[in-house]
Amino acid sequence: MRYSHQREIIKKVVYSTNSHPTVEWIYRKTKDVIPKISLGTVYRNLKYLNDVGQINVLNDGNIKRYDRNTYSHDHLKCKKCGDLIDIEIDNVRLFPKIKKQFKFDVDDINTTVIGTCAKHN
Amino acid sequence: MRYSHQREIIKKVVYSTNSHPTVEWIYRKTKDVIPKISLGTVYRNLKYLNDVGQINVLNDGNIKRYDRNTYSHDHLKCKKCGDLIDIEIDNVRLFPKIKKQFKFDVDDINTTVIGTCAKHN
DNA sequence: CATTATATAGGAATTATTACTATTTAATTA
DNA sequence: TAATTAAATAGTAATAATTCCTATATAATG
Repeated sequence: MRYSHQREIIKKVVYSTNSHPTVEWIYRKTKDVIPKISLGTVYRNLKYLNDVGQINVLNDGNIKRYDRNTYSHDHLKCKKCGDLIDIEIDNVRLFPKIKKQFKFDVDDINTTVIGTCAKHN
Repeated sequence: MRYSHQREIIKKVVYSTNSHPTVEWIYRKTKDVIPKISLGTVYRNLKYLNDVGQINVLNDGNIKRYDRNTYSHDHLKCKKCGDLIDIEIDNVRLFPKIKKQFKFDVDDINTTVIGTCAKHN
């Protein structure tokens, strides 16, 4: 993959937050640095960065969010404000159980906890 | 809510499978019974049936899937064939931990296990 | 510096979903 | 049972998120 200034900036933008930004947010922030950047470029590079494991994609309802945290982790999802908060649940002990019970080769386990965050209860 | 023939059939179609059908699939199956049904009617009724707790919606990537299983449960997602298989993981013991550690009021915990199903390994 | 191959900008196309509106139909009443 | 009314439907238009397309620009190479 050839170097591109656009990709560098997009990556920096994603790495600048842990708030699981949407494409729209990343696009706007990147535009501050490269006003002529196009949305397609943002999508293409986010896809690439995910493919090579430099960022993570997650589906929040029907939209994609991007995450600098590529380490397997879990989320608290607040139904009041929509915030997505990173947590880590030790799921590894489930791997052999699932393998045995369902003959299912486990790569990863992702858990989302739905509820109300500290700010809204 | 007033009775509607369309809604009855849509509900039956969802209840006829445990394969987590998409709107497209439900639409086609319902069309076999009511050829003139419109896609909007399918969406509207699926939304209603979910609101009153008769079915469940889940987001699989960027598309919605519907599920007759309204009891809180978890899934195995096969990356080879895309199949979504129902399982139950006892998550309840995590509720108090999460409440205490993050001051987060837990409603529900959903886990998706990514890997390869028995048919494809 | 010239060549080449790849990435970009900008816009069109696609996909999933929601919104709108005239018509139809279930429920209620006379 | 027929008339009335309010809500649901069919069909279509609109929207939102994402992907695709292509002429132009740019990074890499010799």
